[in-house]
Amino acid sequence: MATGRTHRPATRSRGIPEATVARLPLYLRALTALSERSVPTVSSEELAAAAGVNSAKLRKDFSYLGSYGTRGVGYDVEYLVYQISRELGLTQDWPVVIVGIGNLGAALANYGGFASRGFRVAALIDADPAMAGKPVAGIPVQHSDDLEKIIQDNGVSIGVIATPAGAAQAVCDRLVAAGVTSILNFAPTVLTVPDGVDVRKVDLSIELQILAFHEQRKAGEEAAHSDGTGPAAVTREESDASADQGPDGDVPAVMPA
Amino acid sequence: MATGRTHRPATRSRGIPEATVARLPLYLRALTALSERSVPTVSSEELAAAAGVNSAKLRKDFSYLGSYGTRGVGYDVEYLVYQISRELGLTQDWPVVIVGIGNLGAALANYGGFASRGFRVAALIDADPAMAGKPVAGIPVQHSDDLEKIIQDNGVSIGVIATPAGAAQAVCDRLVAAGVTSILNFAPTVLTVPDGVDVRKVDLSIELQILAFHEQRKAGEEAAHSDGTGPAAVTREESDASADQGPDGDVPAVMPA
DNA sequence: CCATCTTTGTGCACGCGTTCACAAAGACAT
DNA sequence: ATGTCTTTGTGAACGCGTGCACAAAGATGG
Repeated sequence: MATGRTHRPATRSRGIPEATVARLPLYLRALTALSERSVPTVSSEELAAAAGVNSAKLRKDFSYLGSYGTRGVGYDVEYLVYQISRELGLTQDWPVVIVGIGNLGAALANYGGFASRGFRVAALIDADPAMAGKPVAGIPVQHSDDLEKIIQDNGVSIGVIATPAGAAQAVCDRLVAAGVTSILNFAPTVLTVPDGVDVRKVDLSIELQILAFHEQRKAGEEAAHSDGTGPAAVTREESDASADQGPDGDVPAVMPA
Repeated sequence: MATGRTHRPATRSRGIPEATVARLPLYLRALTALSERSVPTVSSEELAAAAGVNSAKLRKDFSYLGSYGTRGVGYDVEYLVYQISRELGLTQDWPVVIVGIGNLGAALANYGGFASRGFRVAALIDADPAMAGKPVAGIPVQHSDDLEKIIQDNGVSIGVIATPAGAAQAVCDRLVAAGVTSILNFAPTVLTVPDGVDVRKVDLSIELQILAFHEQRKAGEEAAHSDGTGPAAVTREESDASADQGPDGDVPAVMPA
């Protein structure tokens, strides 16, 4: 998973465990697919398979929301879609601003999955004056000088940061000061925020490194009981591994340099 | 966190807990920054603050790697950078292919943070014949017909999927059959893979939904002991929340529709 | 060489998350 | 109405992850 929550000591918000909340969107997606195929009901076993989780876990997750199933039958798909949507707050309209309209910011702005989930791109903001007014995904980019006004005028409470790492904390501070209380951070930096503000981060670089770890382990085990030539084992010189790597990416894990 | 591992029942690979592995890249980033500032040593307290974690947790994490610190002094920055890099397998060269060169795929291809971590974009692959030969980030896009040959010729073991959801499983199957054993999935689908293959997923839509949940909770609590007007509480009609949402995004959470 | 001070490395306890296994609940047939 | 069969909802056990608190280790100064 390319995510990792920052802060928040796993507070059980209103009785629903954090781990369960993180899986609800997964269930919702599977249920939406079933709904489109006009499937009326689904068992915990089937739905769990579709979502890629253990069926007991799924049942326990749902039990935190209430008793929405029928024993001997399963769950009503439409009803469950509604209940989960409501629980996640997707029956509300959530205006979102994206700050930093580089390659990634543009990709995010173009994402069509926002609207269908109650998320609406209220504004695109960039620090580059040359970008101002230029439409991206049909929305004109606004200059960051107007950040506070944009947040307040649109009642934005969720901000997406897709700026270079160097600018992220400053942008974050301004977003928070202007009233944003939830932040999705794509910049490769640890953001510091006051209590009451949620930060989630997405970092491709970290995900790849985790994969590399397991990949190395697999190659090592394989080499242990066969020959030693790994798949692409062009081992780099080991003694200067730390010396030759450039500055830590100053841009989000997904932006061009 | 925009990430979530799929599969893998938290196997303690070679004694290093999964949770620790997930934090190593974080430490590495903080250490690299210190290294650039020519800081020779750092205490667990300082480094923990920079990485945004508890210092006891950091020390315990490092203890799984070995005793690399000096009591009364701290950790040697350069040495630790090297040890973590080696542990994560970043002293190797990891050729990576990106499949699906849409808006997101292009953003990934342009990401400069690859090379500095031992990752090298070996090829860009897309199913659209019109894309073939067109250079993206200086690398010519190749047609997916040649996928297997590209994987094998380059000894690729890590694949990135940035295709629409509908194509993801098929692409995944072909990647795995061709020898890929680690996959980073940006498509909003649950991928099924054989044992021995690692999948990590990045899903913006899920991250936003998790933020929305907490945001709603915060607004609710606030309303409970003040007035009822939330920040942007334009509540949508509740009865048809499930009916009016379009088909589940058939494209990665970050691609244009 | 000894005392003091700093910082690591870790034993221990606690809590969350996962999974098993089963009793309770309801559908359905007769 | 009664019995059977399916599937939910959950009690309980277990294991992992976290954080406290402290002993061990080493640096530093006299």
